Amino acid sequence: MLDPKKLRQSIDEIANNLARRGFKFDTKAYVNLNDDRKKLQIENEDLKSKRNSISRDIGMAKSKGDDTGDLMKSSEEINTALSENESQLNEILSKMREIELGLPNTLMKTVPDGKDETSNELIRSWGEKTVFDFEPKDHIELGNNLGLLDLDKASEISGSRFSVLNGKLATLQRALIQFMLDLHTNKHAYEEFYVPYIVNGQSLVGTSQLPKFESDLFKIDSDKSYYLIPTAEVPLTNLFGNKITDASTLPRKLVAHTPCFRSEAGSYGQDTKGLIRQHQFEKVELVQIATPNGSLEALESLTSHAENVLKELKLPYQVVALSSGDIGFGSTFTYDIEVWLPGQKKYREISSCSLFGDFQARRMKARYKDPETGKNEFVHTINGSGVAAGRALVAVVENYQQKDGSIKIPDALKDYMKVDVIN
RNA sequence: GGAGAGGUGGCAGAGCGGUUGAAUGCACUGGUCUUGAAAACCAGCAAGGGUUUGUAGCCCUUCGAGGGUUCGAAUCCCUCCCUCUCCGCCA
Repeated sequence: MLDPKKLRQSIDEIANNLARRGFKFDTKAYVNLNDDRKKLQIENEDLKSKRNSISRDIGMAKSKGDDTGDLMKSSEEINTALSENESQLNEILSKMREIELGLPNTLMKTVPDGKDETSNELIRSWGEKTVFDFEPKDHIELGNNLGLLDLDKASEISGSRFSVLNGKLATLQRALIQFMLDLHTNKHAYEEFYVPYIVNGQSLVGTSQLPKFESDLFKIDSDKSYYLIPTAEVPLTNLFGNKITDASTLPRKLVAHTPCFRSEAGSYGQDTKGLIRQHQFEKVELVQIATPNGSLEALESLTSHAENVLKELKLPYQVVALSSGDIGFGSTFTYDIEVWLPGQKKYREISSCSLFGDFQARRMKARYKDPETGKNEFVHTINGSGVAAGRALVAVVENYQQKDGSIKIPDALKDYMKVDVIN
């Protein structure tokens, strides 16, 4: 959510910024609502103030044994006016809130302008695209040939976009997760968390998946409004919601492995085959909670931590800054890390590292006390995959394949796998 | 699933339906004292919002959430959520 004060003071500036995303903000409608709100609210508080003072007078009169009939009468008149006022005011407030929750975050100046992903800006690349002296296969063919991947059975058991891994391929995914968690906790000083995989709607409003993107989520059919998490970002970030965090503990660095569940509505036809786009996938998620001054640095460090996973695995990748047309709703700046996939002969997203500024914090009331001013301020939130385990599995399988269809194990995973090759 | 207890400020913990935004203690901040520290003593110390040039003043809201009763609700009633204890079941 954007700062409502800024929204009022510099609405045109904000509208122009949001226009870079291609978002049309009907500022006139909002300004009109706010004008009405102002009028009604002043009237509302004025009425309440009068009623409060009359009630106080009644209290005093009663203690003296005086007659209170007239006072009560005028108080009742105020109440009649008040209830009319309140129904109008509440209607306006809820309209305004609906608009405010639907406004995306403003973009940093450094976000490259553009309509879509073709305008993303290449920041850096690492490693050379893997060279083969044979025609490399994709992970589906490799997995099938090894008898370790069964997408047909998965779709029979559940439906499309699910997978069954077995044997050493299942172990490889577990090894990747274990390796990533160890790297982040031991070398990058993150604290590991185990968190719920099911969250309530309020938490999703906090991290800004709701109310706008409900169709991307799996909702659980029960009397409570429960959802499967689309990313561990939701429970991890909400750990800081509705409380005032001690400033001396910032920045906080959190990591968790969780499965992630996404409905992938609207992605029909994209990545329909294989493990790239699944309804359920494993991910190691990095979250940092920082002060406003520290948040840019936090984004850079978090991104480098995600990159280190790929460096250790010796997987070639590039880092791009998402353009104004490709960046997510709540993000003010995003780096995508894209890993080289020989099977597709493309770089594909394996991590997305975003700075949200106070956008999420404001929604979930995640605050800290600024020791300088003594005032409560919103924290800044940063998160990124470190990295998506399902896609890392694809990357390892495709980049480490050998002519005979076997898969070499990256050095970094050998201790976890206990074997040097999958065949 | 059955029975009971409870949700109040950063924490602990009071609170007859009427100047209670809320006693008290701890924590915190400032001061006095001290060579310094501790102790003691004094003072301050919730948040959000509106108005405003204003970190001044004034006003509104907030005692788990939402409704209701009332001129007036932290206090009474209803619904929901959560926590705790005991019993049952269970990975």
